[in-house]
Amino acid sequence: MKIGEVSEVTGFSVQTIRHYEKEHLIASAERSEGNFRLYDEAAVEQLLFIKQCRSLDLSLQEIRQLLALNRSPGAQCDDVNRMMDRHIEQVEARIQELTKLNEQLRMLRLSCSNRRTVEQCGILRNLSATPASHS
Amino acid sequence: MKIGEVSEVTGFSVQTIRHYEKEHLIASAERSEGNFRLYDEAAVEQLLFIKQCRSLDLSLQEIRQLLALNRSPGAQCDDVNRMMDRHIEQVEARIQELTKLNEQLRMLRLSCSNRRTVEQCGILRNLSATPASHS
DNA sequence: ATAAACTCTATAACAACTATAGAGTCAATC
DNA sequence: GATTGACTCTATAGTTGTTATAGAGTTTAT
Repeated sequence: MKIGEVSEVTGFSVQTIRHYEKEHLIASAERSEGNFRLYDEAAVEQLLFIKQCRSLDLSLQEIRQLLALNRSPGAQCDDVNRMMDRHIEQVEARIQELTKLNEQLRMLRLSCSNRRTVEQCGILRNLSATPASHS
Repeated sequence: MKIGEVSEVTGFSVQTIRHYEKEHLIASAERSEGNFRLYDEAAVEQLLFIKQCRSLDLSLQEIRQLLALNRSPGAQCDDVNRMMDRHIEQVEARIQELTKLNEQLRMLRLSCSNRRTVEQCGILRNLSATPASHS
């Protein structure tokens, strides 16, 4: 299988697959006589694994760790669990942040209706106001 | 005021302030004899405005637009409102995404407890399984 | 023989910073 | 007057995960 076919099967772009090779997320592919990369089923499997992880927003670094663990099947999987827990924490923290942000944005948005001039724009006026100090 | 003082007052790092100058979010600062940047109150105000915007996750590009609008006080502020609406939409879409992600992560996390070997790890096994096709 | 479609490498761009190196400036102390 | 320390300057590279580009080579079909 050449890289274009692998791209179609996995949904990764051709450049992304080459990028993953450079970043050692997948092994360097064998080459054809004309120096084209050649892939087998195992490589495709690994890319699909990576695809799954990326869809969960795991970083390439985290995926590298998972792949390494996957290669040492006797190891305890506490490490996997710790990583997942940390990742879940991060996602939840980000949701909290964005939820708070959303409230502020909606509040700010209420302070202006259309057909006003910028001079009277509540949004801009609020953004210019010095925020309450947190000391 | 030299850049270090402005950094303390605004909470931006020194490099970030210089970065904003290069990106034309603030005007090029006057220089002292020894070529140090010198800032006045107006510059600090503008940086605080930018700080407010950044705390709302507005992009530098969006902030540039707001600053431009702020400079033409006679203009209608429909543009400001449109931008805010679009931004709010984006934030809400991201919250939705992350919420869905969080459910999936928690589900996955349940599939493994500690003290198993990686071979039996439910997380890794689930990640390796071919996902249901969406065709 | 040639064209179309593919692949190769290397490099730059994106966003919004952060970090580093190497040099210059300024104020205070010995 | 020389030196020290704290500050500042510019220019450049690194971060993350791609995407885009240029210029060249390969393969397949006509």
